[in-house]
Amino acid sequence: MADIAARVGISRAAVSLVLRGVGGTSEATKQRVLEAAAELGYRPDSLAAGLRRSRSRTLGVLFALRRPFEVEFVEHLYPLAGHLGYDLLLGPFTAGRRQDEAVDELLRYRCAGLIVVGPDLHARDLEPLAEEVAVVEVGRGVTRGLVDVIRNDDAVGTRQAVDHLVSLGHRDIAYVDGGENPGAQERRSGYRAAMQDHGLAEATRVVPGGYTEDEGARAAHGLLANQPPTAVIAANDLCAIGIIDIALRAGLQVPGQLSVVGYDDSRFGRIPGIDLTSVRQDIPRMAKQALKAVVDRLDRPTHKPKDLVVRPKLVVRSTTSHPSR
Amino acid sequence: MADIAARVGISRAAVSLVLRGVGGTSEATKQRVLEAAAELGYRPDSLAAGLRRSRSRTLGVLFALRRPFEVEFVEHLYPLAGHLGYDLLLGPFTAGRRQDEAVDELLRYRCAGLIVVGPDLHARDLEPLAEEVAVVEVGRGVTRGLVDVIRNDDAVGTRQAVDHLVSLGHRDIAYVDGGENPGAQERRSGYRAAMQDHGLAEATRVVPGGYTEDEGARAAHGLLANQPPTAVIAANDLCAIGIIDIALRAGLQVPGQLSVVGYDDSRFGRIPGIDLTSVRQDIPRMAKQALKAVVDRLDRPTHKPKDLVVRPKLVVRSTTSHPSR
DNA sequence: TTGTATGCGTTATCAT
DNA sequence: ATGATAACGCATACAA
Repeated sequence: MADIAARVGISRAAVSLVLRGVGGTSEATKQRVLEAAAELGYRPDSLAAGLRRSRSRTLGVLFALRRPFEVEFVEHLYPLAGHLGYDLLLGPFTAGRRQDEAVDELLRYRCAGLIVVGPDLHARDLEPLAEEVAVVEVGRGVTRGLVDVIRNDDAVGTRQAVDHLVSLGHRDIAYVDGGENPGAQERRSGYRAAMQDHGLAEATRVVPGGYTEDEGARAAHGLLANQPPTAVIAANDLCAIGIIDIALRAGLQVPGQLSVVGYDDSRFGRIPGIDLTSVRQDIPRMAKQALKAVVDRLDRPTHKPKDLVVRPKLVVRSTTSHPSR
Repeated sequence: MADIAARVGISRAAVSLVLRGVGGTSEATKQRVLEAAAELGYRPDSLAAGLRRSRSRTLGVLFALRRPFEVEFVEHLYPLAGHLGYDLLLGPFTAGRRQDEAVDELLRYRCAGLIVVGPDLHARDLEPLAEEVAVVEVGRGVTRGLVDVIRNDDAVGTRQAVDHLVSLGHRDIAYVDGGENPGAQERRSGYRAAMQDHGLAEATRVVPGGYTEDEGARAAHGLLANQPPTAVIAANDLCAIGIIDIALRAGLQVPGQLSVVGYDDSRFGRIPGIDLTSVRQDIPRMAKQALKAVVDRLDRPTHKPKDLVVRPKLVVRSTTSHPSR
């Protein structure tokens, strides 16, 4: 930047004004600065800029690199953040990287806010963070401290799945659970409540599973071994895919002999050969709201935390049909 | 940091020495500094640190968030980079984010080096970058300028697939192509050459496809419509999964009536119900070498670029068997 | 072993 | 409308 100033013959401050696009400069110098910048191949230094205004224009994103929903969420975040003038700093947690390490790194880079997409972190870990930075949690609804929450109404989602299957004539509807994963608890209780409301409390069956294909496949083995249900709702899409694979291998027709519903409507469910009936979370809307929540909190740090619940929507495809019996 | 210095009653420089773990301080002050740091909840400021030593300890990673191979590669990068004392700055490109935007952002954060995992970028775009930062390219082998290259021997991979199928008795082996994707060209020519070497030039059949399940599924439709082959090699795992789905839906048994080989040995191929025979790229090794290459180049910026080729390995699972006829 | 002084590239404050 | 100057938090060279 000093180079540009020297070349044009003005102060560095003036150059800064032009480059930031704030007013206060004459049109003539503005043009000359822009020209010089292009010629010199100038590239702004986000480090220095962030250092100066202690409140950096960077948002940290915590998520699991392996969960399709979270990845899709992040994808939607990018254009929105860019539009608001924020950079995104990704803090993925994976097998080789603990979550607190990820948080630590983001904080070292002085993120202004934190978007926690995969809240495996317990509320008690998140709460103290909220005093340093703006924190918004996506998925799990533990409103405590100053943490904003954007979440999908998981219970309604599985209820929609049950309603759909019941309307097709199913009664023997099993549920493959998601264990401790984000949202899994609510999905399970939504299933339970819906079954009860339909007078199917007796037919309620919850099988331990998970959010991965592996766990879905394992659950399917047990489920199909004796007295297989006519329909199964999976904790998420990957789990559903694992179930379908096992079912097909076992010679069961899907949906002829077994209807399957997933959750998330992720890209894997949309594979033509799978074409999974699934509960869709409104990711674009949630991403937008999450961003809005962080930015709002940056403006008013002590504002009352919001808890926004977004309604999911069942997308019927070709893994569900009338039961054969 | 100033707070710690004030509290302990020494200079900020001394605190810096302790915190960085370089010698030059007495054990007594060291303890007192560490204590004070913990009490005050001190967190180093990577921005400021990076600004000071212009050569930041940050490596940028360019990759496609949707390609399993690249994501797995990134996962392996984390523990290795951490061990070398580098932070990773992720520059994913997705639907809502062009590649040059991603590059630009990484450069604005003054990354010391760039690891380009998904080299969709053309060599002519990469080359000028290499004069500013250390660049290592993973996947595509276009050694030009000062760009180091770590790549898998794609041609050998598809050759291994062909060899395997031929040894099982297959002769009618088709190939579903990966188009313009990284490595696709080499995989295709490896297939072609291997077929020729086995005297199967006549049976060579390349069908346009891609790196996604969708493209695999579309290719399968055309492929299975008339005169289906007894075996098919897919450009990558996702593509293979798309093919398998269509084949199963069409009533074909896999591998009974159609053997399928994928590429990458990604987690989707390892789904129990899929259990895909696939060509494995040695990701841990490649990740290690890529990191080594960047670090080496940071030490000797003008050193002759290296071009390291890693040998892949066929992993035989249950989607390949003897042909039925 | 410890402290002092200076600079990294930018932005914000104040004065012109 | 524009410019000089200080400050952001840390690392480094050098002096003590």
